[in-house]
Amino acid sequence: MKPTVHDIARSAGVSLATVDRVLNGRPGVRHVTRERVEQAISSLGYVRDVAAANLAKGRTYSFAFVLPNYDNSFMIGIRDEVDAAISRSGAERTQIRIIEVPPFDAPALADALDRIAADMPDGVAFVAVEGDEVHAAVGRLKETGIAVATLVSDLPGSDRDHFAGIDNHAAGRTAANLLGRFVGGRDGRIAVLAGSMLVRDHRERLEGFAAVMGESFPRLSVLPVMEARDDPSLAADVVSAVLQRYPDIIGLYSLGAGNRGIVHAVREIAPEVRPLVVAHELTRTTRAALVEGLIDAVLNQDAGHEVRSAIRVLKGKADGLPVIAAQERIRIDIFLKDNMP
Amino acid sequence: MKPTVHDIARSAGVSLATVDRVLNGRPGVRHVTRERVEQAISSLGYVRDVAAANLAKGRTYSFAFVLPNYDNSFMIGIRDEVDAAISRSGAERTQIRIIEVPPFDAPALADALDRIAADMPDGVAFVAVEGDEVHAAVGRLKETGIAVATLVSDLPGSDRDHFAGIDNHAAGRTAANLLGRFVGGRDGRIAVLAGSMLVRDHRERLEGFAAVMGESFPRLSVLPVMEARDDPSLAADVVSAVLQRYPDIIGLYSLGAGNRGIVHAVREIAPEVRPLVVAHELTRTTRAALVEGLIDAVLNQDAGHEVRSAIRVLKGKADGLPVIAAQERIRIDIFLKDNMP
DNA sequence: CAGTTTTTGAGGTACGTAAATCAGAAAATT
DNA sequence: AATTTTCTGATTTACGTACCTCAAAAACTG
Repeated sequence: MKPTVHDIARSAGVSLATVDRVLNGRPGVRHVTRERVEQAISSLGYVRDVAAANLAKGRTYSFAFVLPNYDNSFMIGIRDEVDAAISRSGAERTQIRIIEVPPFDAPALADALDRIAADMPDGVAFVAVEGDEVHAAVGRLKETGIAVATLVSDLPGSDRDHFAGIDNHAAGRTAANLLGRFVGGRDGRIAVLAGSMLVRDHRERLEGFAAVMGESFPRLSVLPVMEARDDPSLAADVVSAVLQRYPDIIGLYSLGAGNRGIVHAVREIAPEVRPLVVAHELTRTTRAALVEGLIDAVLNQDAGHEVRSAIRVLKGKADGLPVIAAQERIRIDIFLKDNMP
Repeated sequence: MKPTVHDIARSAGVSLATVDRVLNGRPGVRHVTRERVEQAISSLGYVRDVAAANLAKGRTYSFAFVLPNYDNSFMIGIRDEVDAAISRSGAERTQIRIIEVPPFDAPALADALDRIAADMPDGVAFVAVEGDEVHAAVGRLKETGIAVATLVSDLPGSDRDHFAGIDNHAAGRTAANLLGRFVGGRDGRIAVLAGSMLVRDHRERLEGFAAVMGESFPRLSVLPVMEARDDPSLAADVVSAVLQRYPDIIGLYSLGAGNRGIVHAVREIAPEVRPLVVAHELTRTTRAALVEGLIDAVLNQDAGHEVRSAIRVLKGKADGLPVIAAQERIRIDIFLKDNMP
């Protein structure tokens, strides 16, 4: 039978109240007594029944998620996952609200964070945009004792507790590895399309991609990166133009959003001369394109995992617990048309 | 505030006991009253507090995991994950024991299942071996009212409730897709190494692999499958021999275990003429080989996911709940050297 | 209508922990 | 030695649900 606090009290020869004081770090226990209780805890192998503890505590965690209000499929997916978490909030003793901010707007983000701080939630998760204002706002949140996690895009060097997202450098390397191998031994050009070089995750992906291309695939020449602000129609134009200009493009890496436009542009090309395409995020568009053969591989970060990880970490931080890094690592999933979920 | 049973009782104008009867499907409630209560439940949006319910029930689920007692890394991984689940058993109200059986031995497996049935656990998970005895034993388990799940290797056509494992057909297709693309436009032979064609998962992987090779890569000719009984030293010999015999082998698909032997054999080949290698299961061996460049891609099924899924399903089945298919689908992970976890 | 059966109410105990109060014991201080 | 301070014990209530008993009311039966 699983030991309970009563068993510990009996085994340590103390009262329930003292065990409680030790377990919950309350004052008023002599050092020797505390040790005796801890000894009993470890020798009996006691583990707190979290369900019962939560029930008794009746504690609820209040969190805020700050998300950019633009509508690419991936962000919609993130929002859906946060909504799903909200709908589970009863069972998980959380109270989560979503705050929308304009995308790529550091002052607006910093503003939102400051307004949230006034409400004194237990934790905040946000999609980072780089900017000194944001760093400062994060600092203020932390000073107020609020747990802070970045989501999808990180803000290194700030006081944030955790980043719930993928290693974008590794993602870029993976993309290069895949694309380089897929083109076989052929020579040719590789085009790269990003959303914006002002966003950290896109920059890091590009770095990783360029590094592996240089190391492992010297026969492929990577064209200067094009930016399409994650806009499908702009992306379509840009891709069409570059494919026309350089007929020897044999590979395309789309490291941002706006894949609908890319698929559209690629479909226009005759199948024999179509470039190989590696893109990010498994959405309805990329999924269909994989099946149709217009995209060859998709790298994905699981929005559900990211959101749940962020919540877990914020909860833990609110209780002063450390992050279990291995558990919170978000994987870079590779999907081909045959292993789609 | 989240509504409780008390709120429902008040809102429906009935007593707590009646609400309890409705909630837990106990008899002794008039149809009209039951409807009134259900109406209150849905209008208040009541959801049962699972933690409190479990606490009150004090129910524990007893499960048995039947695993083959041979020591390839993947099976060790599965066993570790079951051990991990055992160590969590306090918090998860489960009581799990592991039963070891000789591998590839249908009568022994059937025997073990029958012995387990005598103990009347709530559920059984096992790595299937094909055989009429096993089908029959599963039938007996189900008749006794025990939930049954297959793990890693399935037993279609039996009465099992669930299969916790990957779609091996899709895994084979994915492997072919990767390998076919990696070799570029070159012609050549592809060698395939399996553990045993008597095991269902290996057979299915081969089918999927051969199908895609035929459809999409007609310039590659797939050699007859070799069997090495998941034995590293045997695998090393077999691979060395076939590579010697057919110098134009440009790709190798290892769809079983024993990768240590394959890595060993491939290391002997001069780097310029090494075949591309796709293998299964991310282990210490395959991980190191990926880094070293001896293996080019690894397909993986996450042992932790599989074990946890099996437990979730067995719990649900023990309570008569349906399986949420989307939640229990085990993904086929692809790892290159750059996206390893 | 009385008698029987079914339905309902009221109340309690239990699960394992948290958190509080209050009294008493032990230790430290004066 | 007296006083204050610091510990500790004993006990109680609460969290939300499950499950039990017993009595009372309501609904049927003939």
